[in-house]
Amino acid sequence: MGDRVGTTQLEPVPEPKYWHLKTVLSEALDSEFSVGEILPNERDLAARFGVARATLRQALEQLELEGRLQRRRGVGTTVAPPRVGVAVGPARHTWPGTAGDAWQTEGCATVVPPAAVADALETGREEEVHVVRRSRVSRGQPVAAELLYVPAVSVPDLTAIDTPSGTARARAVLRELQRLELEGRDRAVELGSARAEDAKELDRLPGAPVLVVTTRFHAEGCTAAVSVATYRADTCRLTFGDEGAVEIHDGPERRAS
Amino acid sequence: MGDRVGTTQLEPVPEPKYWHLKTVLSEALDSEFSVGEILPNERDLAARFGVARATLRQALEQLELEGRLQRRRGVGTTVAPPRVGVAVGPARHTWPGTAGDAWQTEGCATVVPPAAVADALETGREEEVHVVRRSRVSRGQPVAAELLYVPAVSVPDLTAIDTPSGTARARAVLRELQRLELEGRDRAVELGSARAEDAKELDRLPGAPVLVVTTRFHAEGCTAAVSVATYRADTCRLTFGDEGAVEIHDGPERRAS
DNA sequence: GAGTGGTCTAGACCACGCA
DNA sequence: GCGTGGTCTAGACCACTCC
Repeated sequence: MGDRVGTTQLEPVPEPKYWHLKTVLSEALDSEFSVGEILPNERDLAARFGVARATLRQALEQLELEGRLQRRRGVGTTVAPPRVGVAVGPARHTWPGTAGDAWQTEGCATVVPPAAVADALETGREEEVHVVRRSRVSRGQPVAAELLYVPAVSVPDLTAIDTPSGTARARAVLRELQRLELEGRDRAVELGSARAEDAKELDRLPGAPVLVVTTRFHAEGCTAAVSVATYRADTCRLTFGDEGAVEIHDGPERRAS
Repeated sequence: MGDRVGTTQLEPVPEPKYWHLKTVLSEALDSEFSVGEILPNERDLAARFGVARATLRQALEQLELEGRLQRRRGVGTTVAPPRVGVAVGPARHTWPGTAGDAWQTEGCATVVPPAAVADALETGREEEVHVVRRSRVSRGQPVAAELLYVPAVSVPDLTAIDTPSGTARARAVLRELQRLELEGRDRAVELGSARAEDAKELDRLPGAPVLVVTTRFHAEGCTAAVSVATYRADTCRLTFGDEGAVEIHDGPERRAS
């Protein structure tokens, strides 16, 4: 206990030290550690491998990116559980907020959306739209934060009168949206880094790697709403089911004792 | 020209320097630079902002991760074009290698797959399977590398006799696979880092961030094949179309002059 | 207050692309 | 051979968590 990573002197190889280090650590994690265990601190680990702390950190960063480790300031570095499978695919042809989807409604505001969103919505770049904030929790951990942009024309019956801000208004927007007939949907997934806000909600530092899922909802021949959902890239595996397929919500593989 | 990023002294803020730096650079990229332009080198930039080179690099790394910059050793740092939209979604119910899909077949070998793949295929952990290598190019750039694992039971008529290795054999495997009736498919997307091999094919350094798309193909009641496709995360946006949706293969937004 | 990870510095040398 | 980004070092201090 505590010496299982050894004091391996890295032999001089042409391969970068941090890369070799990552491989060595990765194998040690597979064979010698179990989920949740805490590793020795960075200064000790660096000393054991005879490298500078910055070099060790480069290796740890990669392992964290791959979802193998979890680091928390003031606490330490622990072995991460396998990534959580998060279903984003199936539930074809339903609006957000439909009964029993995985999201929790948090609030609503009125903002001028980012240019990219405004273009997708075909609203003017200065035009304000409703934005519903929602969050998604899995295994007790927050895994995603969503901003759902809904232009006023998509929810015509939602008058300014007595729509209190906050979750009540958010629910009103979702309810009105669901009255439209959903004609189609398309999605894109890309890598991003967490904005300060999202980072806070996801319990990560700003700039943490995230998977950004952008969904456009089509109704009445145009884009009725756009959702931008930000998933923690370190802990999530996004799953897209298909009819006839057996959904796997969890990673059964990996990790010996 | 050459001085557009200014010599802005960063005022002392509680926010990390590299974060502020990233914001400043990001805005400069939006307003002052155009795609393909090369930035001043790292030593100069660091000096202008009055920070250490390592700090500047932290900001550049983030911007590269977000697909805003492209850096190449021995060459320099250039402004990246908007991410390429790569369709991975639609084409429902077709096997890989079907006429006119986006992939180019490169070769075939016989290997013991990684444990995770073996589990998905329900083959033994030591059992060898066919693996077809394919690559995908978009706008003249390699964007993805794929390994398609096919157990022998899925291609029973492919006898060992006269199956030359290389692309001929790869095509034979794909052809045999297409004779099965495809019952379903499911996908998962997660963040990974490029293995040395993939990195080479994608023209990146090992460890570069990639989006890993794992697809399981179901036929005859079991998993007939598993594809592991590795997309460059910096340059790609994965698109998942839906019937009734207008596919967008390219990012029309962003970037002024 | 002790211990952790996060930020930052000011250097050095290496690997690569190109002229 | 020169200029680029990539790796690495040995320090320092800060922000946070927990006792």
